[in-house]
Amino acid sequence: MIQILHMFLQEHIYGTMADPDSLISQDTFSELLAQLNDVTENGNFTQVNDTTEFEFGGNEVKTTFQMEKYIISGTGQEVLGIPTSQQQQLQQQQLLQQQIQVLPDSATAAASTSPSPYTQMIGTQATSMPSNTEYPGQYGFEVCFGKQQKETKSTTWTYSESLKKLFANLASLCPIKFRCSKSPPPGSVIRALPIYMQPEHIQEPVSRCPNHITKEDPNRDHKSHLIRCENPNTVYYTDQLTNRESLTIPFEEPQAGSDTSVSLFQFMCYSSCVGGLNRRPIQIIFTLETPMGHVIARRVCEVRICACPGRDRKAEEDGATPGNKKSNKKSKNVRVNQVVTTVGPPAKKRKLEDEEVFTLHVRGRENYEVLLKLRDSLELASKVPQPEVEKHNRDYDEINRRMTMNSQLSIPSSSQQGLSTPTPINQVLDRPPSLGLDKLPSLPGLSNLPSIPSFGMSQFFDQIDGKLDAQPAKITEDVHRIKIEPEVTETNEVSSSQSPSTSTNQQSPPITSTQPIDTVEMWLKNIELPAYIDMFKTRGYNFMYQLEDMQQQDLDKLKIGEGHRSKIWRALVEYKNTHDIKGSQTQAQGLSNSSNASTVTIPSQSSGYCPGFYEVTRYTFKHTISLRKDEHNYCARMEVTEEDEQGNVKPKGAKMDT
Amino acid sequence: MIQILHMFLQEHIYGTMADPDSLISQDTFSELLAQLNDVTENGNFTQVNDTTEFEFGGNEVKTTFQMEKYIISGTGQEVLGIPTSQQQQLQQQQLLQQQIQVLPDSATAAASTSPSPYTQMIGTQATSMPSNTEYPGQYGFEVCFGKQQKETKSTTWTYSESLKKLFANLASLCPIKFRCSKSPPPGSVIRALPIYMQPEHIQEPVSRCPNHITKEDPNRDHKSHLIRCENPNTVYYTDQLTNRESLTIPFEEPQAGSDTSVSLFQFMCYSSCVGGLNRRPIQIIFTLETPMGHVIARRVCEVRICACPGRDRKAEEDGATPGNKKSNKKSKNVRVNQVVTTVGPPAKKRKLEDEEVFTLHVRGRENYEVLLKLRDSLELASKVPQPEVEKHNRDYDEINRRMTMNSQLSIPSSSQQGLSTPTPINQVLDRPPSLGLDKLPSLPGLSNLPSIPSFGMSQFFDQIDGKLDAQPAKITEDVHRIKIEPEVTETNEVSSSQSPSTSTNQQSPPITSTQPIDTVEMWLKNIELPAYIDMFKTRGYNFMYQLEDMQQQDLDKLKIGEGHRSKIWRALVEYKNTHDIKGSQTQAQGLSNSSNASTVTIPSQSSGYCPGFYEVTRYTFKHTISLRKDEHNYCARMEVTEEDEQGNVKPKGAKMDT
DNA sequence: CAGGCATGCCTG
DNA sequence: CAGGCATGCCTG
Ligand SMILES: [Zn+2]
Ligand SMILES: [Zn+2]
Repeated sequence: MIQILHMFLQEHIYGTMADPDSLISQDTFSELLAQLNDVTENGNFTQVNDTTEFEFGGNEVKTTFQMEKYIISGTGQEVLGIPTSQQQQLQQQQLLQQQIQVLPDSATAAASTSPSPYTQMIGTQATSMPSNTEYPGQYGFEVCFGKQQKETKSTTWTYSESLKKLFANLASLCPIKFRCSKSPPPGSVIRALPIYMQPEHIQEPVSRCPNHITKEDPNRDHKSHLIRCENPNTVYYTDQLTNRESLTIPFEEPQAGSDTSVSLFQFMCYSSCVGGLNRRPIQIIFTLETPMGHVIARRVCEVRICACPGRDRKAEEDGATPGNKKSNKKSKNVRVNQVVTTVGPPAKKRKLEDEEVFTLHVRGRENYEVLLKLRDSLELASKVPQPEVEKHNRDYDEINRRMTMNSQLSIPSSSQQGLSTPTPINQVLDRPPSLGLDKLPSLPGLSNLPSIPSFGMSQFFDQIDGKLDAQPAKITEDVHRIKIEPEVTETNEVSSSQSPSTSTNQQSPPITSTQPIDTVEMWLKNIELPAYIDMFKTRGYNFMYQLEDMQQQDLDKLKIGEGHRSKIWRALVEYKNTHDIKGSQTQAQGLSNSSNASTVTIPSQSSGYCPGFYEVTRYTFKHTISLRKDEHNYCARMEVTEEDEQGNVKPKGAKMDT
Repeated sequence: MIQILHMFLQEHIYGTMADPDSLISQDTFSELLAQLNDVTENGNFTQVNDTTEFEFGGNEVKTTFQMEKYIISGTGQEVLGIPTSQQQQLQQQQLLQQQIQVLPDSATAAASTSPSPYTQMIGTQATSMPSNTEYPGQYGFEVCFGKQQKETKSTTWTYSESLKKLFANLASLCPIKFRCSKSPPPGSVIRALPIYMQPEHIQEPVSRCPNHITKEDPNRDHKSHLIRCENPNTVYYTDQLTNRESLTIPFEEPQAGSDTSVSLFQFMCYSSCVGGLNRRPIQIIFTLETPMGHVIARRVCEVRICACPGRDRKAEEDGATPGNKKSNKKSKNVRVNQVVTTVGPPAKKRKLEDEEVFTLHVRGRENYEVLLKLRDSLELASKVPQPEVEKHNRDYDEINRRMTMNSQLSIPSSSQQGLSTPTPINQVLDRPPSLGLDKLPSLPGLSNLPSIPSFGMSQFFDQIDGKLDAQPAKITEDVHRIKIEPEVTETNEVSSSQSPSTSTNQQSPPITSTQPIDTVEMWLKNIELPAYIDMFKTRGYNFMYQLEDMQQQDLDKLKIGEGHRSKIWRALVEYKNTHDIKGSQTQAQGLSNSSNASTVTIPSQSSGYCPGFYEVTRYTFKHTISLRKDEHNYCARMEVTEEDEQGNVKPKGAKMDT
């Protein structure tokens, strides 16, 4: 974790925040850490070997230092087990995940024997958070909406220019116009992908609610897709890795006399659908992509699917201007959206409502996008309601408890240090940092609120006698000082076979068959339907575990005749019943069969070794603080702090700027 | 249909309405007919051979006379194919269906070669409409609710004595108390079954919504059950025929010092759950049953599952008294409930709100219950919103269209009569009847509402020059005059084998296997798991088509080891894929294998003969009238009409009694 | 936990 | 289709 942070800081924060006016504050720093937590929750690792945990502080302020070990894969590609010949199609499928190429060298690193597995984790995070940055690109890609017919309360759809938001009725046909100032490469497509706008949900794929899926015509394809398009060339995608559902339509040059080409879109759930969108605002990300799957432009549009688009549009437009409660809530979304659209040289900004805005200059689009996303996440994360935060914490406590149960301390120094003075933290935090929590300013209208207790934080950092220079450069150096070595308790040298069909002499997991059938190829041969091997491979299904979540309707989408299809389905049901394909042993086994690594030496603690996989020790620095919401709001703001100048933490409420 | 009506009238209306003050009015009469429509929508028949239809009237008033032919089974038991040795368990499972033993001789009739198949249809109707009549029985069974802890808006549950309605929060633990004034037979159980109160939904089983089912812990049993009980001896049931879900708990004598025994119930969906209850009010029917499954007492309680029980209770209690719109709606439910609870010698009643109440004396509980149900249905049917009615009609038009497509007129007289003077109706309706629609009284507060057009009705009955004596005795005689003979176009003499395993020499439907596997027994032998034959039989699964809707979780409930269970499941999936077990041929074949009928001569029009099945011609007299809601409310009331005295129809609005 | 919003849907 | 209810849920 710290190493992730290190790389993160090195690559982005250090590299982009050289402007001394734009120092990252400690609270933002700690929020960065919290953000990265999510990496492990959607990551690629298959095994947790070890966990240890330190905990400091009391009820209100709690800091944990936790170390976990995972087996993760070297690259995303290898986790999927897709050979390089499939790369192109993979690009098509994974384009959503390449949008933040945080560390473009991760692919090469994976081929070496000592790659940095953390790079992948960041890649994974990018995977679950598609970029929503507006980016007209060199072809001047634009999305626009015509004037709707009527402005009644229950019009089928209406677009608010001021809100940059589309309001549409359930399943209504909504004409969306596309245009490029310059013709994109022939064969370019427009992809429409829905995402949740709120950071606490952004990683969750957007799908229809069970009610609507269940009641959908069973013969229909893509029942679970929220977005549909009437365009006859629409292609529906479901990302195998993230389960995100999207569609593409060909980019078409406007007809003669028109400057846009129009397609009719439908949204198949209400934004309020319980068990689905559940009142969470969504955006549609329209990406213009080359035939090879490269994103060359991106446009974003918030969408609300509701029963009364006219009414709700009016309410939001009205509510955004008056200074009442409603506006508070509404303006959040609006601001998020506006923020996303401020691409290009950012101009100096003045106050927006009661929040002062600072300017951050960023060099390079790539870094800019990363920071943009993080900025949004930081700001929005503060809006997570307290119960949600507490649940998150409880979940973590539970996870920690479980993981600690079957593990011992495995970092050499830690067990000696005991709970009070953990060396790694001590090394990183050379200076008592301000997490921004001890100097909570009282906002204008909030000064009468009870202030949070501040015990714990300063004491804690005093206690470990650390010192953290808020200069990013310094942080990086400090981080460099602790080089985390994955602990090696056992070394296995294995040779994986190149062909899946010759992998019988490997140590098999205890499954019923004498010859383990891990690959789709073997399985299809086994059920005497080898003719479909290519079809499965083309879709990226190489290993049986990839079929684990395949449903009958997924199978129906393949162009297989009824008889064979049902045979395949039955065989799959049988396979699932007899194989625990979720088991890490089987999965690792299956994966190892296709990795191109020939002979690697990898550290391993359990018997579950596998080439192409690397053991990783994750260090989690978790700082949990119970805050009242209003204060939380404020703390999470990305602001310039001054504790570096002053050398110590200001008392809370001392620094105010509004 | 007319014969059904005949029997209905003979058995119940005639038998119980001898009091000349309690004549059935023509609108009630026609509503009776409409009610019986439902028989065919959930019935047991497997084949429709023939349909013909007459239609009269214009847009607002439409009368259709439709004749359809079905193959239905002689008895419900035989449709299920359950041998008599299973009777006892069947009773347990079907107790919900026996509550209206309209014609208790139907079981014996089935054994003869010329049973009246119509009896079964009424039985079927009872199946889908469990009785909700309060019936303390000889043991004085009572259900009651303690005082809830608090009366706040969001209290977990609250019971309104005035509304006789329980308001409960989702999944809250709701203590329900049971008591008997006299100890019931040892081993008696209390069953809780939810039903929709509205007649248009009463036949739909009450289950949880897809959202809640989907999000339920996958390891949990009975995910789809709306009602749960914390009682450790709770047994959950899903009726194989109706899919109704219920549970039973043992009846327990109160602990010392207490006069009731308490169990904690939970309701697992909101009454408002989309895709589930969907804002439809429900009742819980508590039946006290002997160990043999005989219902010996019944109590009914309306339940509303909502987020704010306190608020909603208050709103309903308040809304029930003032005379505003709200009260109009609320009072319906209240009235329905109160109506149901008026068991015992009915006392003369005066006005209830703005509706006059008449008294009907009924001899015998059985008849009383039938009439009670019909009365409720009649009154409630009027509350079906107009779009629903229109949809119903459209559905029927579609059904009729489909059925007419592959059929010719088969009733001898009908094709000669043409569309204007259908003989059967003419014979039944010897006298111009008043359907109560031409003499709509204007209710006190409604006199300023536009009155419905009355054209069509009187003219129609004048035209056919009929004459209907409102004396039930006379009706019965009239009905007797038309004896409907099922048309015999072909006669097949078949002999069914006694044992399913020796049925190989029968003419097989075109299924893939050379030896058709229709019975669970054969199938289990075939997949080499004959050990489970008894287990399946015990649960009433005798034929493969009965397993058609079995899901993996159903299978999981059987006490079968993991290995065998998954083998059975896979085999079942395979079976379903290779057999069209829904096909009537297969089903009929499967059924015929177990019927005890030896050699019967049955009329048949298609090749789908089968012993134990009888061809039935159904005559549907459907009279559709478009009404404004307020008037509709009134029309459907069971009232005493006087047109028999006056000899013709009164002009609308001429008769008013408030 | 009371007040009140949010939002699908019903009514006229 | 506008007005307004119904009802889960959010806010203070
Ligand atoms: Zn939905
Ligand atoms: Zn539900």
